[in-house]
Parts: sequence; structure tokens; C-alpha cells
Amino acid sequence: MAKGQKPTINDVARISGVSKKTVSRVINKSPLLNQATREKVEAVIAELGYVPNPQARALALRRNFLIGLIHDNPNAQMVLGVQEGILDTIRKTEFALVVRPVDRYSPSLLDDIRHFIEQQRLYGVMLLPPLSERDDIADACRELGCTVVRMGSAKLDEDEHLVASNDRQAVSEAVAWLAELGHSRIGFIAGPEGFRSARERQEGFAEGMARAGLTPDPAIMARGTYRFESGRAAGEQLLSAKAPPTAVFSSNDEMAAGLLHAARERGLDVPEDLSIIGFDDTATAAHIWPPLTTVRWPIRTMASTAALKLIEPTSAGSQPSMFPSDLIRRASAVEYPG
Amino acid sequence: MAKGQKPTINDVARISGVSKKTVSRVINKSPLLNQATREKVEAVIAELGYVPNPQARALALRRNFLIGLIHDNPNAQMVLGVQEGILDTIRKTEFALVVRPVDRYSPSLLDDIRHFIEQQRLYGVMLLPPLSERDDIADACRELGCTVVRMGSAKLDEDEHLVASNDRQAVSEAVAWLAELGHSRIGFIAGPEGFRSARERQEGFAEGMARAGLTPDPAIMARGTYRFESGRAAGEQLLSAKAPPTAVFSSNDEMAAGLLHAARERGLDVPEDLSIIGFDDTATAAHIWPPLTTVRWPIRTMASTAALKLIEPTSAGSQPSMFPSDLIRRASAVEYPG
DNA sequence: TGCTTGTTGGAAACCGGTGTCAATCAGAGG
DNA sequence: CCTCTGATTGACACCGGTTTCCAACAAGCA
Repeated sequence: MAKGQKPTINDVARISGVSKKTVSRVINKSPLLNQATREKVEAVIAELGYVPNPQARALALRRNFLIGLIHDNPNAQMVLGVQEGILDTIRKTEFALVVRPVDRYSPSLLDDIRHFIEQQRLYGVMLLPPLSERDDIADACRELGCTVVRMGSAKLDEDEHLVASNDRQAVSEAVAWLAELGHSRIGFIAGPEGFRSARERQEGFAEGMARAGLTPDPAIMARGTYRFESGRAAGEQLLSAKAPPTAVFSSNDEMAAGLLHAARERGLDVPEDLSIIGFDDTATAAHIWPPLTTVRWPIRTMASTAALKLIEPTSAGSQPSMFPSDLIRRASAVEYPG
Repeated sequence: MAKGQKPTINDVARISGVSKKTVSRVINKSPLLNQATREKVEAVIAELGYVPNPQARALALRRNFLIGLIHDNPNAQMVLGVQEGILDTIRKTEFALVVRPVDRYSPSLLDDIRHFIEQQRLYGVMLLPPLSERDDIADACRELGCTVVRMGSAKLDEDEHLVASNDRQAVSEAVAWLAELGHSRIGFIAGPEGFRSARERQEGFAEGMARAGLTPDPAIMARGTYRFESGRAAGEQLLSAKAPPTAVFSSNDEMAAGLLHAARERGLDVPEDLSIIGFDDTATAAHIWPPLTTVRWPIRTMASTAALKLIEPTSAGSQPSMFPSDLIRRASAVEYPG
């Protein structure tokens, strides 16, 4: 091989005195191969520092080893957690992770996604909420020959193509806990309409209230967008009700932080005057004052499992698809003093 | 072409009645091509929905179109901002972004990075702090034939291979502003030793104090790790000094949040009793109470520029390499009442 | 010993593009 | 009408792998 060039399979073959095919067999760990030959070739590979060209491999195999992560930044922590989880699985393999943030409001969203998959000839894609909730997107990916795994908060797809947290149950338990603490006027801030996670959490709230024998009061329930400002606005609405809540469950941490601001602006003390529970356990949750009691779902583990389902479809069935969440008890929710 | 198969350059050539080479010329916008032929071929391409196979292209061209983002999660917001910035630049091109979170404490870090680059045959990589501060990593990437652009907080490399924020100046101005507000006992929480950004911010602090005619007091200066807990610990130290500070500059937001907790735990009111300024303008900064005055640096723009330097080396020289930061004035820093 | 069977290794084609270089063609000039 | 020139276009090898098909060889069996 020429100087400065990377060694190719031909170099390895020539130097070790065997054919390309034999080297290829070594690389692909073909079982029908003389042990001595294998070792000889492996020695040359090590010596040369040979690494198979993935593009050539992809071309010949008519498949490649790129998996795509398509998302519309629901939350930086979550996206990064997902990336780390995927890497946990693919780090030692030949797969690589290609990311593609998109804009879910773009009119060309579907075409953008199609173009991305076709252009890179992706092997598989992982969809994050809220994109993962759209069947049209998943279908478009599949039509292009892509394996799809969706991450969500409910059973959106077959188990082989899904990892989901059980939001409904988690919220239900969180609300039940508030009831145990003695709260009976429990408010709720819902997520945006059209989000599956928002619906699940809302149903979980209803379930938890029912379980505790409480009746939800529409006057202390509001809907937000999952953003900080909407949480603050919802908070103002709830706290100005005739009979304001003594505890509020917010459908995510960011809105919970907004609610906290609204409470502060009214001179309320949290948790003394108002208990708050959030959802997601973002970094913010632990860093605001008081530290936020919140629901944590196992992002990284879920993403890691999702990646496994993508690259090893055979074992996909035996992997879990529903994951439990934990209530992280911090200082923002306390016993009702009244 | 067979059913269910993606059309190839051969299909396009056959159907439009020209040679592969001509189709290739159309794809590559070769100028020496008859207009009529071009249009004819383009029509067939559109009709077939033909998309060139990037792996085949990469093989033939002996270069590919993958750029790698190597980082050790300094902060989720920042990493995601960088990803979005890079995509701003490459979205309409044939480049793709491959991410690789790594562990900077791993003894095999350098080999892991080398292996990643070789295995994927990356065209270029972008390094994020604190990894970007290590020359050995940048050198290793370059030895592998990779273009490198580093993101940092000081001039770490040639302009063509660098995007940096001017942390020193930004901190200096923030401190000067605290002085203008009437503070004279200004504390400082430094970042971890060995981080270039930590050093720059520390020097900026010294510079700002000097500019305001103030003398830094070692009793109200501490070092943290950029993590929340370390900020809290540093805060406890500073606030228990004989003559505690009336204002503190924290080298990042996360530590500023920790400091805020420490102040709260001592019954201090922020900003009434203690003004705080942070650095980074993470989401947390705006969501804690009181909203944090902080330094914002243009992550996304910088990342977008960095990507441009990677994919268009010719224009790299004419792109800026130093970027100014802004002081975002929120409620956590107020006039000294004394 | 001769024949069958199973391993192992090689030649050549192929995956889907691009580069080189020569062939072709139209219009200009003589 | 013929040659020359520049603009187009195509034939063919090649990028670095994998696969197909087949030959060579060793072991197992009668």
C-alpha cells in the first residue's frame, strides 16, 4: 500500500499470503476457517492496524450501520440521555448514531424525514416524543425500508418497535401520595393537547384522584404547553381560584418551575403553602428551590434497550417494552398542615 | 430495477438513454454538459425518485460526508445547542452528523476516539470543551486525516480550526457591572483546575476587579467542579467567611444554583442579601428563583460557524473565530443597598 | 487403495458510484 | 467539401469490500 494510505483488505491478503475472501472470512468471523490461518491473518491485521472500510462494506452488503435519531428537542436532558443510552448499546459495535433535530411544525416535516433517511440510507431510526406518537411518520420510515423503534409514554406500537414508560401509573401513584400526605384540594397542570404523554398523565391524575376517593375540581386544573411560561400562567390561574389548591401535580418539571415562580410572586411559600410535584426529573428539578419532588423515568435504560431492538431484531421480542418510573421525593411536597 | 429496490444510477442511465457517467455529471452539476441532456436526465431522476447512494459515492471519492461530534457532556443544553447549530449548516447538504459521547476519564480515551474516527472514516470532527482543550486529542484526529474544529473559551488553535467565546472579557464586564451596582465585597467561585474556561473566567474576574479598583479577597473565593453540589459547598465556605461577600460571580450556572441553595439554607435572601451572577445561561438560569443574571454565549451560532469551517475549508479563514458574549440581566443581581 | 464427503482457498463478478481518456459531433475556417 | 477545434458524451477501470462458484485438498469409509 502507498504511504499515508490506510491499509485495505488487499494489503492484508497480500502480506498474509491468503486471498481477500479469506481475510473477509476472518473479519466476519466465519466459522469454517482453519484456526492457524485465522490467527495468521489476525496478526497481520493487528500489525497493519487495518480497519475495514465501512462504506465499502455497506455497499457490498447492501445495508449499512447507521441508526438515526429523529427528534424535535422535547428537552435537552432527555435527548442527551437518549443519545447516551443508544451509545451504551452500540459503542462496541460497528453502528454509528446519526442525529437529526427537526421542526415538528414544518410543513415539509415528513419529506424532510424521508429525505434524511434516503440520503443517508439509514438502517434504522429511533423516534422520540412527540414525533414518536405520529403513525404517519413511523409509517413513512418503514416504507423506506427502515426499522423503527419508538419511545413513548404509552403502548403506541408492537413491543418489538417500542419502549415506553408507564406514565399513567406513575402519575396515579404520585397523586395518591399527595393524598396520603393529607392533601385533598389537588390541582393539575396538563400538557398540551395532542401529546400522548399529556393524555396519559392526565388519565393518571384522574385515576389517582379516584383511587384516593377525591373528586378533581376543574377550577384548579389548567392546560400548559410543557414550557416554563405556560406553567407560570397556569399557576396564576390555579392560585387565583376561589378555593386554591394546597398541592399541584404538574405534567412536567419545566411547568412546575413556572408554577413555583407564580406561587412566589403571590407571596406563597413552597412547600409550606403549596406542595408541588413535577415529572421528568430534569437537572432543573434538583437545582431549583425547594428541590422538586418529581417522577423519574429511566431514559437511558429505555434508549439503550431501544437501540438493542434496532440492531438485534431477533432478540427484540425478549426485551422489555414497558418501563417503570420512580417518584423522587424531595422537598417540594410535604404533609398538609391544615 | 427490481421491485422494491431503490433505483440506482444505472436505472437512471438506462431509462434516460445516456451513460452512467453522464448521470454522474448531472448529479455533480458538472458544467460541461448540454442543457437539454441535463434536463432530460433530471426529469428521469425526479420521476424515479432517485437518490445517489452515499456509501458508493464515499467509496469512489475516497472521502465521505460524515462529521463527528465528540464530547464528554459538559452540559446537556450546550451539547444540544451545538447539535442544532451544526445542523443549521449541514441540513441542506449531504453531510450528516454522527455523535459520540465519551468518558474523558477513561484510560483508553484516545484510542476510543481514534477507533471511532477510523471505523466510520469520518471526514471531520468537532471537539467540545473540555476535550477541545487537549492538544493530544486534536493531534490524534488530524493524524487520522480528519479536519478538526475546536470549540473553546480561548484561542486554542489556528483560526481555521477554532470557534471560541471571549470568556475573559465577558466575566470582566460582569464583575465591572457588580462594582457599578455598588458592590465591593465580590466573591468568586472558580471552575475546576485544568479547564481552560475556568482559567479564562478566573482571569476575567481578576481583570474586572482590577478595572473597578477592587482587590480580590481570597477568603471569599473558592473552587468548584462546575457541578451543583460543588457550588453549594463553595457557597457555604464563602458565606461563612468573617466578612462575607455581598455579591458572587459563579463560573457557571449550575454552581450558581448551588450557591443559591447554600444562601437559602443560611436564611439569606437573594438578591436582597446576596447578588449572584452565573455563566452559560442554561435553561435552569431562567427557571430558578430569582431568575439568574448570567453570561450568555452564542453556542448555536458558534457551532454553525464551526460546521462551516469543517465543510468549507476554503471559506474558513473568512469566518469569525471569536464570539462575543452578552450579560443577561435578570433579578439575581441588584444594587448594593448598604 | 479408490471413492465420497466436507473444508478451505481462489478467481471473478458485483455493489453503485467516480476518474481517465478517447470518441463523437457540430460549427468554423480554408 | 475537408480539416480543425472545442464541446459533449461514453467505455472502462477502479474504489474496497462481499458473494458465487468451483477447484484443491484432507479425512472418512468400504
